[in-house]
Amino acid sequence: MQSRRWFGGAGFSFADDPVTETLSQAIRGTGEELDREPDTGVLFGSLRGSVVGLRYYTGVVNKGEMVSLVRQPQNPYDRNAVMVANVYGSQVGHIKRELAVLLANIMDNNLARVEGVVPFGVTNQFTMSVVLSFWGREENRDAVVRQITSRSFKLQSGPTGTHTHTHTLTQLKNAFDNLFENLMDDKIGEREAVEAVCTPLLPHQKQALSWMCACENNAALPHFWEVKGELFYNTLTHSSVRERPRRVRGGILADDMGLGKTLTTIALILSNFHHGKPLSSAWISECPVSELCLYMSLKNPEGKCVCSDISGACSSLTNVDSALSLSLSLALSRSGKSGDGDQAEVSVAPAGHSPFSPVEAASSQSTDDPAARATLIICPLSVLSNWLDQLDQHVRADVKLNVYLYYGSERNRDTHFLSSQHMVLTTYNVLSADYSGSASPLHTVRWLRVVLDEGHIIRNPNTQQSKAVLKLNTQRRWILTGTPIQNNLRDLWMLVAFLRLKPFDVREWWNRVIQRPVTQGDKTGLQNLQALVKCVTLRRTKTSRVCGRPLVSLPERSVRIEEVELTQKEREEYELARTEGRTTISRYVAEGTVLRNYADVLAILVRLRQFCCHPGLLGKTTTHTGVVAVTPAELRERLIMKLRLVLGTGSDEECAVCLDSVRLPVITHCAHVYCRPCIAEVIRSEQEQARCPLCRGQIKASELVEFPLEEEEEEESNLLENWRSSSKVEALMSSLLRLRSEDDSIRSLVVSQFTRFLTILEIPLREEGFKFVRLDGTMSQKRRAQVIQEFQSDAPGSPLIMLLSLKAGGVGINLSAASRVFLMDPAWNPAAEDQCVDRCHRLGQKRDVVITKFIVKGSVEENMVKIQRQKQDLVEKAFGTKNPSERKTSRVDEIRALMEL
DNA sequence: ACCGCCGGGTGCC
DNA sequence: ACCGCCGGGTGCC
Repeated sequence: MQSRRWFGGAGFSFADDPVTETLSQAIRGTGEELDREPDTGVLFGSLRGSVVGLRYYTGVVNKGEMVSLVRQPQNPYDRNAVMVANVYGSQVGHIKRELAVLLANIMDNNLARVEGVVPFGVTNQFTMSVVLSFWGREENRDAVVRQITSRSFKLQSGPTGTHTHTHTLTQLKNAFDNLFENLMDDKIGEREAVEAVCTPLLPHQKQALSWMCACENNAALPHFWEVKGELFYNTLTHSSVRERPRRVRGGILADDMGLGKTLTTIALILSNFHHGKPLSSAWISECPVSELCLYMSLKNPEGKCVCSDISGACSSLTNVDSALSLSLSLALSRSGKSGDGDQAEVSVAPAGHSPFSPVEAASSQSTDDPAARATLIICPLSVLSNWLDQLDQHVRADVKLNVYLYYGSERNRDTHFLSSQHMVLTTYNVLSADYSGSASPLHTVRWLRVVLDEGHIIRNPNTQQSKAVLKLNTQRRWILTGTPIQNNLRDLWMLVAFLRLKPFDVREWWNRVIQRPVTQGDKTGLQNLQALVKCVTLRRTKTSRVCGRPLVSLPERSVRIEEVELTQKEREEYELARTEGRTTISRYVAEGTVLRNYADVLAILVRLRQFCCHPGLLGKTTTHTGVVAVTPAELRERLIMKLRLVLGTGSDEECAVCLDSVRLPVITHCAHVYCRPCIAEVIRSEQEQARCPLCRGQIKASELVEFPLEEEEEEESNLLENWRSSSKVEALMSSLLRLRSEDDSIRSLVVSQFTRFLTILEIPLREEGFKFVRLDGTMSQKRRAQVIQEFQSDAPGSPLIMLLSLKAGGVGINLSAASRVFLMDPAWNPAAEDQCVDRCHRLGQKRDVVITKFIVKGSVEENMVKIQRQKQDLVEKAFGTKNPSERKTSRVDEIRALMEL
């Protein structure tokens, strides 16, 4: 599976290689000052200095130990003070005064990052040597050298570390791509779920459960640590600590979607439910089912529906059927009964299957708060209802489990109440909203376990969500993701930080020990990374095999491309637009301003792609592209209009700050689109100097232009009255009609990136009497759940067709009722297409899945496909190593290839 | 004796 | 610190 983020995976990435991530990232890559913590850079050289004040340090310093240098501008004795800290940040000593002046200067002016390695360890009680190396951007080299020599220090050139074998970029890329593959250790056993789980686990789920329990209870030393005498020694940083380093209690469950991560996690929570004690039969309540699970189960102690206002969960829960069968006492009470389980007998897990004893192992971790018992599940809103459904489905009806949905304005913020639950479910948004306020309840509770569902959501450490997640207080930590990060090493850090994989949860150690070595092709760096990932991750794909047998058997899936010929009239219109676009773009190419005018370029490309689908997609705003704007204000206005056009089609844009789909989009005066909260944060933190993350143009809060999300609608009648078909519409309709005549039980997904195209398609579908539903990004959570349920239902008269916008709803939606997929327009990002297809090609699919891609012959669509193919062959473009100017060139080349210039 | 020299006290920043 | 530095004690050899 791929997990890259694209600049509008639905439409606007010009690249499709694992290297150049997105257009926005590529452009961002040209201005490295954007990286607040640049993790790359060149080595300027190193010099020997001395560390004083060692007498105040009680620890040991080893030969070769890595230390970090911390500026202390507030130091009362010297405002230039530079502290030397060990791997955990504890003070080892200080840089001697004269040298500190120099370092302070370099560090405060951001001329270089300074790293320390202790060459001999401690030789006496008072001082020791340290080798300082200076890393930074090439253009700062002179300034750094000048600083150093002017203070009569001497910079030794060249790398100080030993040379290790380096990989070629291809080897590196392959190794990195495989980071998350084959992580299944055959040695892990199987573990049965406790009886409270009423769904029998599949073998691979039992393995996952066994592995997860082992991860939570294993008291062995974490990787890279060894016992050395009285101390614990880290083999990577060469540091020793007195206190036993704790193993991560948790990990990353990165199974492909559809393999049952939710079920396995539920089984984990119930099995090893508290303090190492599984949920036993004592937990199966004496309360009659009827008392537990009627409507009241949806209410909080004040008697209000806990999920009344927005929740998509509500749609499934307020449904009487599911409420009746819901066996969970959601937020029932805070009365003492809930404590019973603490005294419950250890039971259920069949002896012999599990290689460890949960109780003993867990209790050996002495610093845990024994009172912690609640598991906090954080997920995107779109899958909240899935958790509730799954609990409903998989937990035995007579088990009394306190599950609280922490969502909505009426949510109960009482921390004692929350702590007393068995499970609390919430969303990333609620978490970060709480976090930004004062005294966040979720951050006050001492959790037993925190589970991040769709954990790749927090791959960017700069977002509020990520910061909020890192601050949670919990003993055990899990990340569930079906799309582990593949292409960007930096994304991995966030996962490592959440898991508190010491010392890599601190950026500097991650950068020095893992990220920089790996990106520079260092073999040991890569080995270390592989080991690191391997010891915390379990990943199986749909094609994984256990003992030669497939994990799960899925029906076949085949793709066929159907070429569409334009009619004479369509061809003429298309060619006109194409010629116009070429003129404009070739001018930009000649001027070398393609990237500066990219809003314009995007608009031209999207227009051509719309022509390929249906002329009705173009909207009325588009007039001409050839006219040269006179004033800068006019130019800006025009660019803004174009972006409105682009966004208005329903295409998905990526915010360059959070790397997610834009929410609450705003447009800067330089015509770049961001989430309002994201860009507001940039402006707040950079104040007057705030610059556009994409083009480095000045930005001001007052100049942000709102983007109106919905405007159209009225024109559906307009479309109907002046109805005109298109070649692509006809191609689809004839396929659908043929299919219906052959087998009217087959259901289809009709997928487009352009929501308006979906609207257009409704007309002929209605005309031909097809029953269909529609799912797109503008729909409320509640409505989505309804639509999915309707489509999945096998009741007579349920819809045969679902109109689906490419990225609607994100991952995790189950559309297994469909076995045909029609991809109406090519996406820049094949991963987005794959994900879309995966919604029906998943567990539960009974038929072979046939995917049809419509491509207009002799059009930009063909070129898109061609470029994608070419890129897949260009393996040597390994991640992150390409320099920005090369990237820019290839980007421009792609645009030229698309326009045949 | 407004110096040099000796030796004890002292010590990160 | 088996140093350097400071400041008090001391004073031909």
